[in-house]
Amino acid sequence: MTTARPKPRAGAPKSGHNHRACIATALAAAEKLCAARGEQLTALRRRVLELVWAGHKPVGAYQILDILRGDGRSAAPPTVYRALDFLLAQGLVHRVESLNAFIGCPHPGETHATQFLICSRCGTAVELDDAGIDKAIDGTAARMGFVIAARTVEISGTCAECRGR
Amino acid sequence: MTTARPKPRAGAPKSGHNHRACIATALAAAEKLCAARGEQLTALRRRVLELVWAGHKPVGAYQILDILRGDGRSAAPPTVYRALDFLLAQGLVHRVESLNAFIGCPHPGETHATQFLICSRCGTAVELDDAGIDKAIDGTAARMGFVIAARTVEISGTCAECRGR
DNA sequence: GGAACGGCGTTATAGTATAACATACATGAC
DNA sequence: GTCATGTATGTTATACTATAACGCCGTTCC
Ligand SMILES: [Zn+2]
Ligand SMILES: [Zn+2]
Ligand SMILES: [Zn+2]
Ligand SMILES: [Zn+2]
Repeated sequence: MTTARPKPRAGAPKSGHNHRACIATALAAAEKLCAARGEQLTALRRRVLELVWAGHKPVGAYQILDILRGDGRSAAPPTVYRALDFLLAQGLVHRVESLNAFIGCPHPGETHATQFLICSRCGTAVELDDAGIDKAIDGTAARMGFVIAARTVEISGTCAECRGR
Repeated sequence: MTTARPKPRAGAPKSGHNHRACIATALAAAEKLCAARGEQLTALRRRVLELVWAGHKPVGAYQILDILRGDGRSAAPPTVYRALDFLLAQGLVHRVESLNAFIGCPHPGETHATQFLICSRCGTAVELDDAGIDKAIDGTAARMGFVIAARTVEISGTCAECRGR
């Protein structure tokens, strides 16, 4: 029962937004995607995805682990890393290399470019889908005879909201 | 006594190149830069820089540590991390986030864009200085009202040489 | 039933990075 | 001269991140 609303493809989350809706949308999309692929979004995996979506800030594996333990559930590092590996493989979350942390993908199942703007003041990371940046990278890589397998584009700085203050 | 030769700003190192020259050039440039800035390129820092330049592959802090210990020198993790922190602050090395490793900068002291093409087959990382990529990122960040402080652009894939095989 | 598989529990360990305190030495003030 | 200061390094301990290896359990398929 998700409300129909346009997905922000590169919008910063409004500070006053209803984040429950973000979570609900993400979980519903994950259920749908896994069902379509014949993959099992188990209770554990679903819970980990929910925790990754706790906010719009990248979350560390051990933060997730602490919360799982708080749930009363038995959990150890492999518990959370295995769930994260699954979610990464399904494209439901991304890994933020420069923070050793994970964040939910706002448009899983769709082909998209992936860049992050990471605010070092408030911790928010916004996923961009900027084809122009990828294109610039493609061109240079091609000129070097380099075949791209994966891209990491993570820009840190100060977001508009924090700058306003 | 460095040989005068053009610095490759974005060229992959030739497989048969004289790497001793790369190291010598890098060390000479570091000496010069530190002298100009009144910073101390101590024997330890110089040695760590030399080790980072052992090849054109990013090097892990604990690899460096092992070699330092092999030197007969007393060394612990802070030994190498402090040296690396200094070299990073001086712009003599870069950190490769996606590998948790470090690589020498081929043109320290010059303002430059920094992107890496990382071959997952041979491990070589080439530093690019592509203003076009940075420009694409600048434009998008500006549109989002985001003020950039640092950029991480790391592309992994297969280099031309490995692809040829 | 039994083999094969996937998901998860559990224990141990590997790999990366920093905190905190001690020592050594150079420089400049007095 | 010696005292205070600052910087580099030594040393010990610990925190943080990630994976290896083994075992259990439930489902599916024969
Ligand atoms: Zn995404
Ligand atoms: Zn912010
Ligand atoms: Zn550089
Ligand atoms: Zn290669």
